[in-house]
Amino acid sequence: MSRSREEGMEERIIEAAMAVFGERGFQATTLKDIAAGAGISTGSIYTYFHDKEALFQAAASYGWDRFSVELAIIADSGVGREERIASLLDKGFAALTQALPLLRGMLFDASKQHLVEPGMERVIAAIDRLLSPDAGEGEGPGRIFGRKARQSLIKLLVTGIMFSAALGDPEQSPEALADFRFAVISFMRLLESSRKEGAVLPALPGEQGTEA
Amino acid sequence: MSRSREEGMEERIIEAAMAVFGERGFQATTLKDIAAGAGISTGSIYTYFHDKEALFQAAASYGWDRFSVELAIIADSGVGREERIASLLDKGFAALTQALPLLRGMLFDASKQHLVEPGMERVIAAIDRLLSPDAGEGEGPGRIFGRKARQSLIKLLVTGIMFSAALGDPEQSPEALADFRFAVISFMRLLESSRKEGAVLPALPGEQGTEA
Amino acid sequence: MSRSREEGMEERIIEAAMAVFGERGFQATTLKDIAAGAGISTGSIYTYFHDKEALFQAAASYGWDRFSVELAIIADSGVGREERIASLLDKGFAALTQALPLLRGMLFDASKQHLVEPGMERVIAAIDRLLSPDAGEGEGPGRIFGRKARQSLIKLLVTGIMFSAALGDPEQSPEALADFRFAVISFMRLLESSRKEGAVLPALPGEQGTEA
Amino acid sequence: MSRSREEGMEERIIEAAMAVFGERGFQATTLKDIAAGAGISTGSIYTYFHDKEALFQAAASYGWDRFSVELAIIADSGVGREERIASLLDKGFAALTQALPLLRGMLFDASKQHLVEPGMERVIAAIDRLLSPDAGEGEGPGRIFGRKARQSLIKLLVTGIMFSAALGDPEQSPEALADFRFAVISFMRLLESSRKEGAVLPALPGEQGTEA
DNA sequence: TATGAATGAGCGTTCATTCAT
DNA sequence: GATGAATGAACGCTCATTCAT
Repeated sequence: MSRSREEGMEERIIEAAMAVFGERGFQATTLKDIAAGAGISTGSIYTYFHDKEALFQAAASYGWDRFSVELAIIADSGVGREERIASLLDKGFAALTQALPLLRGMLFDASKQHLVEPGMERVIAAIDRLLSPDAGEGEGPGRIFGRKARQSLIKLLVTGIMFSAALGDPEQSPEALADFRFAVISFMRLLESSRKEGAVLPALPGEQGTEA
Repeated sequence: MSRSREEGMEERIIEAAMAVFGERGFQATTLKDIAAGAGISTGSIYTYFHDKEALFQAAASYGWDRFSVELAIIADSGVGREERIASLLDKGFAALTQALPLLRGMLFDASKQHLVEPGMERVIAAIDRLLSPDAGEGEGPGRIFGRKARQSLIKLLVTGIMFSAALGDPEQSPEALADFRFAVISFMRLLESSRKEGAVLPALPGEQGTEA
Repeated sequence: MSRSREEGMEERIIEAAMAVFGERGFQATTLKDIAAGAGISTGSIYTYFHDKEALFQAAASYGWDRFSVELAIIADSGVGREERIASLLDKGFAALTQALPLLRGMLFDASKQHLVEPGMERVIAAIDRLLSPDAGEGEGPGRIFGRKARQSLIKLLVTGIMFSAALGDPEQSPEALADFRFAVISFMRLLESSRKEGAVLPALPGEQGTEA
Repeated sequence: MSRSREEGMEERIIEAAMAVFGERGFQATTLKDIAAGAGISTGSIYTYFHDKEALFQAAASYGWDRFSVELAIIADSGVGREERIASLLDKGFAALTQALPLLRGMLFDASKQHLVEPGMERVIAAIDRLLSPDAGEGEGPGRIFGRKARQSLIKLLVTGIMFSAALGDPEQSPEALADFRFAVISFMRLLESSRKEGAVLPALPGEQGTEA
């Protein structure tokens, strides 16, 4: 019983922490602010978290896990390839828009503390599943994309989108996100085109032996 | 005469600042550390820079301008398309490798202070020039890529590469960079393929009206 | 419960502040000194006062309000004109003697921050009440003193006494105060004399039209 | 020769010091400001003055001596008692108006350092000479004023005027000075009246034995 | 002598953390 | 467990003073 009260409290603190960290970033946030947000005293935070850093990690993991799981679910849901892609584009960017306030304040410090990687891999894997050619198809020599290159590209694009969005002028984020969305669609069309035509392209300069 | 204002002092402080900021980030860096690194007293920093923020901006601009100009020059140099692409890939990633220690500590704060944008645009423009289809070719309706989408994609990839590199485990950065390099090559091959074949692709779901 | 906010702590800090400010003045006083005087840590001061200036104002107001109210009460107390004047002279200078240590260090800065004016006006008004001629008497044309001139004179004398006392050699302040006291008595006798005789005096040179 | 250049420089520094100290006060004034005002380097100040305090004392004495001598001369000049009083009132307040900017910034610190006393005594003596009854007249027992009481009153009024003026709102100083002037005139009329009539007044309460 | 860059002690202030209640 | 007053180390910054030139 006391345990359940504890857990509720922990979550309350985390929610308050996300709100304040998200708005101000790690350094500019004071525990007093978070305590006020959670409706408790500063000292009480130490009952649930060892120190400010631990609280930040808990909040960042909590928020980022939620976000990345949501993205993964989105990428995996829907029947039929096209419907799933449509779903990822629509709901993914919607989720990103929602998460933006948090990303602005927490993405950098969370990244530095390697709290982002697990969720990032989950997201990449989900998107990769969505984009990967059907089994048995086109995996022979001469394919433009190996799995690894595709995954790297996905990672770069996802990373690029998140940081660009987190850094951009809040006033302009809808436009910026629309641009990114359009860029991603173009990228996907390119991918689809090459997939459907099984295109085999000549080597580019500087390309020797870069994939093991 | 006074102790002559050493010509190199400002630069010496900037070098020390880059070293410490790069290692610790803005907040965690103390002026005492920088002064020690430059072999001077804390107060002397204020002879050359108005405050900590100004020093950071000077250091960030110094490093980032150098880096982005270098990238732009690389992208623009070389005769023939292929040679230029090869040069960008080889020298660009080499430059990135060199810049990594700085990026790790300064990219985030520099980005937040909008010190990165001008250089970023310079780099995007240079790469765009490199990748843009030859004049008069393939700009008709049905082209997979408009200029804007291509530039957005470049921005996302460059941003993704820089932040991924800055955040990754320093021990593993050579491997990570090699992966990114390979991903970029794949992306370029894809682009080249679509460019050469003038492919026209069917619309993807969720694509309506995203580019004016 | 927390370490209970000691009721007397704020006052304790103010007392310590008055002691140190009084001895050294605003600028030369460090919060470390005050904290030591109050037997607390520097940081604790900020639990009770927003900053050094706020603490100074609190201390100055505390002391000066007490002093000016005391003076006003003295001036107003006693039955009969003569008794009240005697009371003001005796107790007023006694109060001044007590306040001297504070005045030495705080009068200047407090004056600059306009913390002295309200109390000063209170004191002037009280003395003015004491010295003003009885109703209906001597207010016709030819009176030596208008209300305004009398109040100005009172202000100049009170100001002169306080600053002279605050600036004088502490060793000699009893003698100096006795001199001032005698001067004030002489001034009052002069005033009484003119009051009782309803003297009308010829204009002095340079006197034209100075009172509206 | 080098001596004369030195002396000119010393005066130049003092003039600059008065300007800056007068505007900002001792603490808020930096030697850099003074050096800039004098058109020399900060280090050079130390060729002529031992430290900041010494420079302040030099500047305060220089300014205050000039002012107090001017006042004394004014008080002593003119033929005939009335003309001299008129001169003191007119030119004295004019001199005060001129000196106000300096007084605002320097009076307090100068007073604390006892730089004001000698000049003050010179001024008091001069005014006293002006106001004292002609030799052989009215010095017997029963005179309202002894010399000492008169001098004390003069001191209190002069001190009161200077500090009130220095502390008052600069915007309103003309009005304030006019009030003080009128108060002084009233006071003098009072004095004249008692002088001419040789008034003898009854003792006030609390008056016993205050003048040796 | 003159210069002004270099010095570095010292300040006010913040805030994560502790702990008496 | 909960509280929040108390703590005190640590920071950025200033500026009188020094001294190499």
